[in-house]
Amino acid sequence: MSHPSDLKNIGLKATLPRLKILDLFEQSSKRHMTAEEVYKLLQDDGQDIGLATVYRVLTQFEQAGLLIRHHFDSDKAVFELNEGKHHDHLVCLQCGRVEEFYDAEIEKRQKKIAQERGFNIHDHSLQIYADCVKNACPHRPKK
Amino acid sequence: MSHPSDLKNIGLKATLPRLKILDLFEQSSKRHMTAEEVYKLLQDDGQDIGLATVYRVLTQFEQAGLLIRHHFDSDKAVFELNEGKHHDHLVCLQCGRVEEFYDAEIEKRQKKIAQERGFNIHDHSLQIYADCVKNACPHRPKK
DNA sequence: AAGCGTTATCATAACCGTTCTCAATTCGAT
DNA sequence: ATCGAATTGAGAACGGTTATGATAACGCTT
Repeated sequence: MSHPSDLKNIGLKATLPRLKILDLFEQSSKRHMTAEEVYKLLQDDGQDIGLATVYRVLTQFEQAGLLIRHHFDSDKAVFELNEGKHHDHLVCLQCGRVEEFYDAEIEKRQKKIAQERGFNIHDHSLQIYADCVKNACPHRPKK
Repeated sequence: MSHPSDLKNIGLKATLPRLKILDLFEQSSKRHMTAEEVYKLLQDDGQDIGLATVYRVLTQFEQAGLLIRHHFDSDKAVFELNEGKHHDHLVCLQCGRVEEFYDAEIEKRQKKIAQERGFNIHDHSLQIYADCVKNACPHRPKK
């Protein structure tokens, strides 16, 4: 259960909706969630929290650095808990499952590329889109 | 000037809107354009082509492999001519300028990562977001 | 614990990029 | 030139997200 001070520390009042949403990210088996999914999960849990509030809180958490917003391939944003360890994503095109990876060499070369061209790198976004054929992809071709 | 056969070869009738749009990508100094930008440029050129048509044609061209659609950071899609050479993008956060790059090592490591995890790689999307401080960025801090 | 200014919430309307609809037009094989 | 099929254009519809405005909760200060 997340603690009110988690929110106060980042300058947000510890309200029920915010605590519930933070909880959700800390407890849920789903690491990457859309606003809609968060909203539905809260409803299933009996929490009467409006969709607008979900969006607002997700944005606040993003600004506070608690969450990271990704776009992947679809038009919906997905959010994940920011645990401070940067990583990129491998997204299954069949089932939408997301695996995280980190490759120091790729990171290094990105820095080098930006530097060589006189760019001041802020950030990057790397997704690999693939089929998780050897894994437990529920949409794997049935043979 | 693009030739009607360019379109017929990919199974599309050689209509005026399609020819004009293809032209635009082949002639314009801007390599990456949103649907809106394409629409405006056509208007400036006196072409009375509806926004819906622009969207439709861009999608058709994408499906035919003539154009590539990117999403970068904003919510608007941008299109560029597909010249067959895969590359990734370096996007200036200040002025929106886009530079292209290709790094064989990065490509190689992505393949390796997907393979190691039993994924069948289809595709990837890599953008570096940065400020083009040393270049001619019109939004560069004024000192 | 009461009062009060601030901040958060809810429901709903607005927004914006994109896609759909459908009557009117254009294309191109005959 | 003709005719059927494909395409177009204007505007409505759509879907995710954000803004609005009225109400409620918070947390000081007394």
